[in-house]
Amino acid sequence: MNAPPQTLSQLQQRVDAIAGKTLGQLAGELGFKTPQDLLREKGWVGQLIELALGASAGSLPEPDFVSLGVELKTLPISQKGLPLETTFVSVAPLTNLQGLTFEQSTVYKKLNHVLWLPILAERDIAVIDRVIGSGFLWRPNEQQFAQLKRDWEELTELIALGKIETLNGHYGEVLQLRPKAANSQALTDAIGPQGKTIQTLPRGFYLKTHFTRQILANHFAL
DNA sequence: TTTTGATCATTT
DNA sequence: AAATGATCAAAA
Repeated sequence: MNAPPQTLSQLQQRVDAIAGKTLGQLAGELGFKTPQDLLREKGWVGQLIELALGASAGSLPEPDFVSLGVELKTLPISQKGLPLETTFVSVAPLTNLQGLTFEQSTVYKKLNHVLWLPILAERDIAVIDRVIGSGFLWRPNEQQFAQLKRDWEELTELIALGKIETLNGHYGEVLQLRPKAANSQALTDAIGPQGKTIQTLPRGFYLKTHFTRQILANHFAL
């Protein structure tokens, strides 16, 4: 079960095989101990699903399914099927941005082909009882691509102009920039107001929930 | 320290 | 309630 899937259909078969199971059941089968809550193990669900589907383990800067070029994203949803959280995409480069295009960006590379795996994850449901939903493969359509590109270009330009400190999660229609760090004291290099290097909080690109909500709606309406 | 995996918790 | 900001753990 943990060898990488060779084809997209084989990957889909594995996804279908775990749909409907609870996290507790799957964890038991794989020898994982289910935590009481995710307070200190926020990435636990993602790690569990990666192992179950045969994603290349580790924190390597590569797609989860290297040979297929597919990125796995678990997506916590409510009883109504709506996303409960924004979706982290990638760390935002804050320096050496000259000449970088959307098509070359980490955002595009990650989102070009995604396996969405919804998890019924209301906070009042114990982790062990949360149910795995029907995962599906997705690629951005023309409109989604355009929205992502527009936001990425706007945010990246502001970063390049040294306005990183003026940015917050409000910017962007579907893609936003927010802290992505161990804590609020973490620092990394960035471009300052006068074009000089400054130290600032590391940021990441996140998909807003209304964007992922549409992805789910488009898929399950069919 | 950075990249992987994200959710928690406070503010609006 | 939704949005924004803060935070946790493992691996390299």
